Amino acid sequence: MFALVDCNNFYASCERVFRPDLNGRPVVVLSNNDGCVIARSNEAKAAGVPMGAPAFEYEELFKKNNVKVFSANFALYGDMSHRVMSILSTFSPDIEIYSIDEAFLKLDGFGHFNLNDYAKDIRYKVTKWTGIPISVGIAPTKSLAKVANRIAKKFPVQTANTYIIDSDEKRIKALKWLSIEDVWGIGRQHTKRLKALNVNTAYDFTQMPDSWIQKHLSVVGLRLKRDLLGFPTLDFEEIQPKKNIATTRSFEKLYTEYDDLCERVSSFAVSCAEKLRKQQSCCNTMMVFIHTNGYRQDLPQYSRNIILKLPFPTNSAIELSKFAKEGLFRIFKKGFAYKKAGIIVMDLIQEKSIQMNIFENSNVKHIPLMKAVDHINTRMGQQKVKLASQDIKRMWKMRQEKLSPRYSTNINDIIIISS
DNA sequence: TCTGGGGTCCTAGGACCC
DNA sequence: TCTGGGGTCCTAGGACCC
Repeated sequence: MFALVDCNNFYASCERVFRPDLNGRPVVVLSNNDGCVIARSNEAKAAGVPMGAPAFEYEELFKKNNVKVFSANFALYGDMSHRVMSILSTFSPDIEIYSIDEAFLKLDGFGHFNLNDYAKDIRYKVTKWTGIPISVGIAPTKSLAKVANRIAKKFPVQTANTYIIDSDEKRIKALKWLSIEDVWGIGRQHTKRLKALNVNTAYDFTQMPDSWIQKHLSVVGLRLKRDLLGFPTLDFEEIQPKKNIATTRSFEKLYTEYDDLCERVSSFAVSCAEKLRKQQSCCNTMMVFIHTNGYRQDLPQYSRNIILKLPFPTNSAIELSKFAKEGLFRIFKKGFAYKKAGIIVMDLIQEKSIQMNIFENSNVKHIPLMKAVDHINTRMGQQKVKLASQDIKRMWKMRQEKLSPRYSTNINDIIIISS
C-alpha cells in the first residue's frame, strides 16, 4: 500500500501557524512581486478567489470578505516543509518527497498494522508538532492514493482527513465519484478530448480501450489506467539530481537599459551556479531569455531566447555569468521595455564525471574559490559575496508589501510570547 | 501601475549511419 | 510501372505536475 500525505492549503497554513488569530478567516498568499494568488485557505476559496487570480483585480473582493493577504515567504514555507517531511520519514523507511507539500510513503510489510489508525496517527503527530493540517490517503497504487487523499480532503467531517481504499468496491465507488479533470495526470487538453467522448469520471476512463488511450494519451495514459485499476504501475521514485535548473524573474518595473538587464541576468546565472554546485552538477548548455510585458498591448513586443553550447562543463559563477552576459548581448534589442528575463542551465552532468577537453577547460582555480564563496554565503547570509557584474548596490526591490516574518529561520523574527 | 516560478516525460520527424 | 531495410541521435512541440 501507498500513503499520500498532502498538506492542506500549505502556504496559507504556514502563515496561520504563527497567526492563530487567522483561523477561520480567509487567507491568501501571493506570488513574487505580489502578482497573483498562489495559495488560498478554504474560506478564501469559498469567498470566490480563484487560483492564479491577479491581486490587483481582486482588491475589492479581498476587502469585502476581510481576506488576509500575504506576500510569498518561501524561507518560511521551505523550513516548514522540511519539518513536516522529517516527521513523515519516521513513519516509513521509504518516502518519496513529491513536492514542497506532498509525500508518498510506501507501506510494504505493514500488513498487521491497522492502517486506519496509522493514518490518523500520522495526521495527529504532524499537526501537533508543526501546526500544519494534513490529509492522508492510502491505497494499493500511487494514483489511487491520490484519489483517497482527495476524498479525505473533500470530506473532513466524515473522514477526519484520512481515507483508505482497500477493497474493489471502495475503489470503484471512489473512481465513479471523481471527475475526469481531477484525475492525477489528466490536464486541460486531455479533459476536453475525453469529455467529448462522454468520459466524465475516473471510472469511465478506466473503461476506455487501451488502443484509444495509447493513441491519444501515449503510454503515460496507459500506465495511469492500469494504476487506477489497482495494478501498481507508477513507480516510487528515488531522489535524483535535476536535469534542468532555472532562475527566472518578472521585474517589479520595466527595464529599457542593457546595463540594468545585464546586472539582473548576471545574478540569475550566479544563482543557477549555486544550485548546480548544491547538487554537484555542471552544465554544458545555457539558455538566456528576455521578453517584454505581454499584457501591455500599448507597447511594442519583443521576446527572444538564445541557447549557448558551452565550450566546457562548468558550475563556476564567474564563468556562467560571463556566458550569460554574452548571450544577453546577442539577443538584447534597444527600444523595448523588458519585463522578464531568465537563465536555464541544461545538459547537466555530475561534477565527478567530467571529461577533460584538449583545448579549453573550466578554470580549476574556481573550484576552491566557489567553495569558499558558498561557505561564506552559508554562514553570513546569502549574497554576502557577489561578482562585480551583479547588482552590487541592488537598486531594485521586489514588491513584497505583506511579507510575514521569517519566524522559524531568522533569530530576530522568533515570536515573542508575553508573560 | 499591477498578471509567478519552477520542473518532468513522451512522441514524431528529420538527419544521419551501414 | 517498378526504387531496401535496418538502425541511432537529436530537436521541437505538446502534454502534464506542484
